[in-house]
Amino acid sequence: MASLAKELSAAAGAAFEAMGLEARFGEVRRSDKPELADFQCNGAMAAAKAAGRNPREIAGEIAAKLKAHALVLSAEVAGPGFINLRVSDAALSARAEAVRGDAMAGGEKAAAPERITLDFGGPNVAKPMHVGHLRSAVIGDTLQRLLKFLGDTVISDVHLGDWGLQMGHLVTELEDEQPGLIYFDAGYTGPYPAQSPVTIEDLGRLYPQASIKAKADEARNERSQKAVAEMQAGRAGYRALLRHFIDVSVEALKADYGFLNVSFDLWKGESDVDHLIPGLVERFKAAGLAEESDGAWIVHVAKESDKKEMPPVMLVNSRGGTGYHTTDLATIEDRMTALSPKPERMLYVVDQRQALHFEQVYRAAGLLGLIDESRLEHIGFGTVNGTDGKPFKTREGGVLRLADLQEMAVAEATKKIDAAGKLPEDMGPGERADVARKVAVAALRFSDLMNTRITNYVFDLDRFTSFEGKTGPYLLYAAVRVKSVLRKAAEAGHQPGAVAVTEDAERALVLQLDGFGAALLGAREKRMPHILCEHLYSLAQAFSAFYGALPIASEPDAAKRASRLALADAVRHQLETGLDLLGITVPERM
RNA sequence: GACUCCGUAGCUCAGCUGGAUAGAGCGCUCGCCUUCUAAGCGAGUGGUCGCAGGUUCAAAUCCUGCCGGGGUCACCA
Repeated sequence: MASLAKELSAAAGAAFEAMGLEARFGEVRRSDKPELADFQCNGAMAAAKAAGRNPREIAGEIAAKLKAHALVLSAEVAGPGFINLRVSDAALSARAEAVRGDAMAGGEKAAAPERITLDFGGPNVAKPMHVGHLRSAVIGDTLQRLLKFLGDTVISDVHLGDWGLQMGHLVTELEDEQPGLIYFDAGYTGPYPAQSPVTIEDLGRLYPQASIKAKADEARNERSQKAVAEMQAGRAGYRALLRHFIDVSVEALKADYGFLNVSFDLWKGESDVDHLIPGLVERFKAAGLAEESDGAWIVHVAKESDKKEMPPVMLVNSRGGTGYHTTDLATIEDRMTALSPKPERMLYVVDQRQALHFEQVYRAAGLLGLIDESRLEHIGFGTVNGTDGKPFKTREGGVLRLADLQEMAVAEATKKIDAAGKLPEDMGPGERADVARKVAVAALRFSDLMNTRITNYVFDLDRFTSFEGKTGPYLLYAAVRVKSVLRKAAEAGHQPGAVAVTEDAERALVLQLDGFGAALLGAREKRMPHILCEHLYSLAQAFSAFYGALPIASEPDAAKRASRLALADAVRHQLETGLDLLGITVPERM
């Protein structure tokens, strides 16, 4: 059974078509005047304009046809041509049961699913993740879950930053510390030890050390550049070290991502496509797309229609090296040739500040025919700011590490849980710690996701971890309370049964449940998770109102009790399904 | 300078493919636990939708200009 809104839209659309008007005018949505209607259709006014007719007249004819529909209780014309619809209690009851029994909790698959690669994360090897990586991780992972849920075939890739000057810095700095390592013997041909010569702590120390030296000393910087060139040329010892650096880093990265419930299908990096670069460059040259300029090879990607300046793609720099334009292009080629099934769309969840970079890369990819330019999408997002409106910094002015942020969030959640003192007495320390962790993750993920992706937001841990207001913890509380009611009822031998909606609070709750599918599809279409967040928050609110207004498990009438338990179970199902898409897990008790 | 994003309640933000008295959370003021988790619910308070024009029966929403803020603009990714 499709959503009520969809059924009504189809009916209204058919009515418009029968009048020789476009079906799209029949779009029916939740009424923004609950005291007047359950649903509304505004299409008559737009249709009247297009057809040169009287809007109220058209609305009247549509309303008359809709009155005959099985779901419809009443259809009235109001104002200049609004059609206000009420649906029957029976229709709402059936809808609630359908949601409860539906594997997608009332959602529906996308009409045209696609094969998509999702590029997000983008952490650098050897550099600890910081607060700036939070958004890409959380937004990317949520899109991954959402798209898969809606039927798309998604392959996610963390796209490690594991190629470039930083690797040169690491190699040379390590050589200075431990010159005797076998990796630095150019004459040695292997095999190399399986055990890494460095730990993640070593990497975290070596990189900044080298970076500082290189900035002050040009010769030191040159050494790193040279090491990179040799690595790119295939020097075995350096490649073996690179492998160790990546493996050691990935282990640490997985811990950070794991805390946030973020996962990837692929852990590939820039270094994995290095071998494709020479051929790619040659093809650009052969196609006449690349030209030499100031000793570099560039690709012009400007179009006549451009209103802005469009700098060229830097294919090969004047020192003969390649940068991230080229590795990104090589990555596109790799995905188009190595992945099965072959992707038909590629999404990049990366900071909005990279918008120009991606536009350049997409154009170049289109020019060479790697993939149609329109199939490449940059999903940009704003920065995480401090209360001063500037990118978030620690009190000391440094960049906040993601691991520290997580620790802070857990500490804050623990503090609030302890202060409230609401956890069950019999809950042991292990379960308490688990609850605190889930609250912290819910707080971090929800507060990030509920903001419109594109804008910056102010990071306020105290607010995010609050159980009051539009927060992750509030949603967890609501979900846990539903579960608690259902569990208690089951213990008393009361089971959910047939739904028979009668009360206003019940009607409002089912109408909210009905909007899940539209919220999911809207979030997918716009790549905007906050649309789903809004829906789930409203659902939690509607349930809380329902819970406050009517007895559920404690309702004495058996039929009403069974009906309300079924409603509660439908809410639990949709809430848990939706929160799971946000990467938020609900504890059994809290 | 060009391009781009943003400017909505005291604060943090939704709404923006035009539609009814502009919504939410926080804050503040009231009220509600001898029935299911009050980490909750209900009621109230609070807005010249940056400014000025334009299009339209209808503009927070579309167009133009201006003001204010963030961001980006070829060899670091």
